Amino acid sequence: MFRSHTCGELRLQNVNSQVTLAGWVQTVRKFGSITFVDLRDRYGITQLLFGEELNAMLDENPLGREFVLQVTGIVSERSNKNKNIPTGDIEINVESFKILNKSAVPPFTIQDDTDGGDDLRMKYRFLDLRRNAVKKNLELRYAVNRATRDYLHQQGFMDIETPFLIKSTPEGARDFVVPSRMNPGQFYALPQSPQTFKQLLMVSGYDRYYQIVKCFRDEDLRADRQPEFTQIDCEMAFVEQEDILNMFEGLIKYIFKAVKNIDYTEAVERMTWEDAMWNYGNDKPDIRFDMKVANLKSAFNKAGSIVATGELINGAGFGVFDNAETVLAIAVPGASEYTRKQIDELTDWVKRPQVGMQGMVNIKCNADGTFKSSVDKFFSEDKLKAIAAFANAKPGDLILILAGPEERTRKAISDLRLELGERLGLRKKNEYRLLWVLDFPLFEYAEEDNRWVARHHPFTSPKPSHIEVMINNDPVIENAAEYLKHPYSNIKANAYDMVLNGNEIGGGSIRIFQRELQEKMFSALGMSKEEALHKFGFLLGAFEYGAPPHGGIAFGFDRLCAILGGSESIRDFIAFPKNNSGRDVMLDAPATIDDKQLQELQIQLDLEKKA
RNA sequence: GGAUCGGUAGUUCAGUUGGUUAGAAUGCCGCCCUGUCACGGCGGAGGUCGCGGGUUCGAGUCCCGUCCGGUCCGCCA
Repeated sequence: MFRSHTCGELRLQNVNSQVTLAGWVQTVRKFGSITFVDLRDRYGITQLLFGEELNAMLDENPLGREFVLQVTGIVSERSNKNKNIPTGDIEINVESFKILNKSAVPPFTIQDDTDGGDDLRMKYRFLDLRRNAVKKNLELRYAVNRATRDYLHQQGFMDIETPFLIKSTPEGARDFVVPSRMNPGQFYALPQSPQTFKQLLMVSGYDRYYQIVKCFRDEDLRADRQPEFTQIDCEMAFVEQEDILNMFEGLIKYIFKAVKNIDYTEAVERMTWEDAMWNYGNDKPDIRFDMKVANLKSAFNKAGSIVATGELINGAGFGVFDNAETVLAIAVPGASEYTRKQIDELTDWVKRPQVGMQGMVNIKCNADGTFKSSVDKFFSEDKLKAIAAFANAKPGDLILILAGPEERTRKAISDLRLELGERLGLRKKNEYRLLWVLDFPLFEYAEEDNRWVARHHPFTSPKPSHIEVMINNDPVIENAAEYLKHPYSNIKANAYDMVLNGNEIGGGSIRIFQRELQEKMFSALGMSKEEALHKFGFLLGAFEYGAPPHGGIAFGFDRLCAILGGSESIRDFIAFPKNNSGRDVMLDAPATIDDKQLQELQIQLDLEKKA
């Protein structure tokens, strides 16, 4: 063995024992005839003391940062203790040492607050991984992994691996494809998720399946998106939606306890998709704070019908409101004292191209009960009061109003709500609020093809009460402009998303398990019978052999880890992540391959010339 | 595919209306230092200012193109 102990475990009780440590040189502090060296490994840092005799040998064999060093010496109590590290009471009085390997000077400092930029750290990821900050993230990831397996194992789930070389599917994200040498001209696809396999496992009777598994999607990336990412993928047979919700809020609560020691005892809140959209402008609302969105053009009542509230704002001669498709407001608590400068800054914020609003109207609800608005000219005090009441504003609040096209305005007010929540400190880091969003629409309208696409995926079952509507209506959209009037617009799915602090951490559905309904679904999505058979014949076939009712869910493992670790970026929680362009800058992948490899695959390149 | 911000020492950054020899911090190298732990002191080395072109007496600075990176929109069932 190269060592008797790790660099994190020696304490005062070990004083006077002889130990051997091995690790990396973190820092060297030289004082003429003595030298201190901090030796680091995965478990911690231990200070080494090179006394006068050893110090002379150091002059002949100088140490540099990140040298790999083995030392033998006596554990001694320090005269000057360091309270900042667990081993700070002791040091090793070195008797002998051996440089196991030298190191080039690293391109950035291996410290918690490194001086390296993202790009450089990715290129030298093996060095970045030595840093405590990154190591802690990977440890947290492993803790979440372990807790997940513990819980699911206790609940009788079985981890079953599914293949990575599978068949390309028409719906959903773009597939990564892999050419087959033995089948020239044919390609595998990497799975976007093990969706159909887990359903087949249900047909096979493995009624509780799970996998912590890589998934691949060839789409453009973001800070929180990777081309390959990990899901906690689960499926259960003989369950209804309620069973799934209970089982998997149990999982998340178990993870909270195991990883963060948080007792999440309260019930997980539930909200329909429609309520989420109406009240938060967003299908994954952050419910840590209120600030609900008020719709000044039309309002929603619980009976499900839309009632006009246009009288609040219409006809005042303010064209911006009169002509807008949608007018949405939020009441910002305690912000009535915002200065002109602060409001202008917020206005600029919503006018940024990413948000894309033309402007922003404000109403100050002063503490004394009076109102002051940027549109005083058009609205009387009484009208402002009525708007304030409708927007649930209290004296001292600031109402912000955005007007414009439905979708963009809704997204903008939602973004503005989150931004203000952030600025007002309402999105507390250590507060966790779980939410189920339920009753998603089954279909979405795809303008470019004038057809329906599955909002979740094509295997999602409609609500039982909506199955008739789906079967008895022709999916063809005669009048594209009025697609909302098509019966399919109102079909709700047996689908659910789990939302944590405004992040979608998981989603799933009860699946279709009857061949006829699945065929109807494929045809509703514009797939011909032949195409459906070609792409999904195996699944339709399986449904003929006693498929049980089943459903499942998948959690975004990377994102869940990032949220629990208090980070925005999932890259920090992946040992070897890719950059924004999908490149591995350490390997420099993807890369060209040899002509010989191409010949074996019988593939010829026909690259577009760059202008 | 689009928008936007950035690229200057090993690293993180500053660099004025375009004007002398492009700076700081940190890291690195050398010397000094027996209690440091962000050690300290003194000294030193280190730059194709991403690349190409243009404007100008003169470009790190202005213009055009291009490459690379960040963020966002589209996209991501």
